[in-house]
Amino acid sequence: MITIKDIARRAGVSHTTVSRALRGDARITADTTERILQLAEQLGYIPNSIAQSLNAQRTNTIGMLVTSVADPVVMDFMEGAEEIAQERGYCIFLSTSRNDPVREFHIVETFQRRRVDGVIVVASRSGVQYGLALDRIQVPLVLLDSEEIHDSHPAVNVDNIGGAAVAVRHLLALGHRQVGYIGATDRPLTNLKRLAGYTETLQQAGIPVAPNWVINPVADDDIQRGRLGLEHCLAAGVTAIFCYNDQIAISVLNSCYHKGIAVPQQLSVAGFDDIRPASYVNPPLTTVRQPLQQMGRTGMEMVLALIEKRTVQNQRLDCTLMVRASTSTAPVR
Amino acid sequence: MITIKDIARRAGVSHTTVSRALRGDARITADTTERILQLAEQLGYIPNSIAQSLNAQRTNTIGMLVTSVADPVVMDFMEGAEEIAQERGYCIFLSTSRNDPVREFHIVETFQRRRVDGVIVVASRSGVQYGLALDRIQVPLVLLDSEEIHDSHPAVNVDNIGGAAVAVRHLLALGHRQVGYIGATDRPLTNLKRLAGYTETLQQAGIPVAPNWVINPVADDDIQRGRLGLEHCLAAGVTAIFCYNDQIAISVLNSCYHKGIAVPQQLSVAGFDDIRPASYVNPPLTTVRQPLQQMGRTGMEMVLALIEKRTVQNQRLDCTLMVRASTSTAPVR
DNA sequence: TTGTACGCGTTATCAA
DNA sequence: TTGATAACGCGTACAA
Repeated sequence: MITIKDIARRAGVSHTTVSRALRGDARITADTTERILQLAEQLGYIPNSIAQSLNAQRTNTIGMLVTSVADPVVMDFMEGAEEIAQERGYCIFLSTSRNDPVREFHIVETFQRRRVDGVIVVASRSGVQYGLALDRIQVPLVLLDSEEIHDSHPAVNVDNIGGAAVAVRHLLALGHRQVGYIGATDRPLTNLKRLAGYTETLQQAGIPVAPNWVINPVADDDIQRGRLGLEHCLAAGVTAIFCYNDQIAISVLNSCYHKGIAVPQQLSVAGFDDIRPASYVNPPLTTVRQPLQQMGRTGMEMVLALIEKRTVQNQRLDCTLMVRASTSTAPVR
Repeated sequence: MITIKDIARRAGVSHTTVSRALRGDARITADTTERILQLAEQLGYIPNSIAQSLNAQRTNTIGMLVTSVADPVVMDFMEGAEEIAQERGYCIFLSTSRNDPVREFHIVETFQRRRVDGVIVVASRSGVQYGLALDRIQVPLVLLDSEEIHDSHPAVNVDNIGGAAVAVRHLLALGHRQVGYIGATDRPLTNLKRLAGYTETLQQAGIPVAPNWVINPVADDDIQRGRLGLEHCLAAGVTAIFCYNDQIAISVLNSCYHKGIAVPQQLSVAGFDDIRPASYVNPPLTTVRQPLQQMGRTGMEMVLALIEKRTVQNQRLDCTLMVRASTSTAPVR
């Protein structure tokens, strides 16, 4: 691969002159600049940003650590983050932890070796489960939709309590008085918040939450959680179910379909996230929309701000209710 | 950030010794090695792989260029590719072209500046539309599910003709004699192959394809294509529709739902890809499964092979039919 | 306006 | 067993 020295030799100048000419330094004659540019083009010169990085002590690189790429929520985060990164001339290192804290730690270490300018950690739950592995990091780090006990790093989150509340208020407004909640235990803190929004809203409406309305199924994935949760809720006699997320809600819809339960006529179902499939399942899912792409953009903007030594504030974005066809007025008893 | 020289100074040795000790060189005394390792740990030393890369003339980095992250097909490609990369100690630079050939060219250029060891281009169609921008690249490049006129680069693809054929044979076996095809014009070559598989299969069964059975809707996205395509096919009087991909098929399912057309009782619908939502829409979609993650893994393995100067062969992977609930016996007329 | 010399952090070669 | 030195490709302070 050809370097500025090669060009310098061909042009009969020093590599310094070439370096300057290539970057349009005004001190170099228009003549020699022109000659050098042509030579560079001719030889197919491609600047070596590794060398530039070593020199400049920055790589224009962001490490993005996600639990899984094949998660519809993560997907939109990435879309948003990548958009901003590309705009600002940064490249993204993508790596997946598969929810393994050991792997997560290892990846952050790798990012640091590669001297990324900043890191975004998406949907991590290891802070709450395994302590503060991320605390020893020496570059700007932003948590995106992650669970942390301390405010050790700037974070972007949504208003989970408010989001849950608006969904439950919607169900109340439709006349439901027995409302179930299907939770997920793999994101304990977020689950607690959505549960809190659910509980508070019902209580404010003068409805005490019956213990058997709430279920946190013990299961490996959301499909299972939906199935198990539905069984439980049906036994509890609810007329509507608010689910921790869309994947669970969609699983509930499917189970209903197979059991011959008409949604929303016999049972209303609401989710959380507004992942893309939510709008094209049958019936289309009423859900709480997180501004996923916006969160990705905001997260990226925050790391970039930190890199530029600007101070940032934690961001808590608002959710909006998307009313679709999976919820309707409560059946008369 | 602390370097081997810092450690050397503290330890009273040369930086060379530190470098060796850190990498377990047998020539260094166990004593000093131990001392240096401790010092490194103490000071929080993190090796600088930028410097290592500059020296070694390789970065252990793969550039992955995709059209969009928020595409369920691409998502699985990435999942597979990332898995292999991580196994082999490579990091992935992720960048999106948004189907813009200019951007695509720019990104490949950026990858080369960053001295990636190899590049994977996913789902590109620019080869066929805009000539050979990728031909000037100076590092190993593998095309994954992309459309190229020439065999300028090693490629991983599926058997599109065979896949389409197996889907149509399935519909024929169910007794359908009027089968429609809804295509997509944004992937012209792939579309042609799937169309070919469809046409050949029908002809082999002695069924001439009526011109109005086939429609390539002029639209911006697959949702539109599904809607428009369905209208056309209904007018043509088909009893089953084979769609270019799952997104279109799912859109068809939705339109049917809204129009009160019972699937599969009145109309059978089949797709291509087997993206994740395919199994949880209602009714679950019969479709041709591409081994997406496997393709991602294979693509990554191919670049790595090229990097190691091994020769590789184009890969054409097989598809399998996933029979679900969106297809059944043809209605009696 | 151009060139010399040095530094970025690491590894490799050669000498001691 | 250890160290001095050069090299990777580039940018920059200083000198000419």
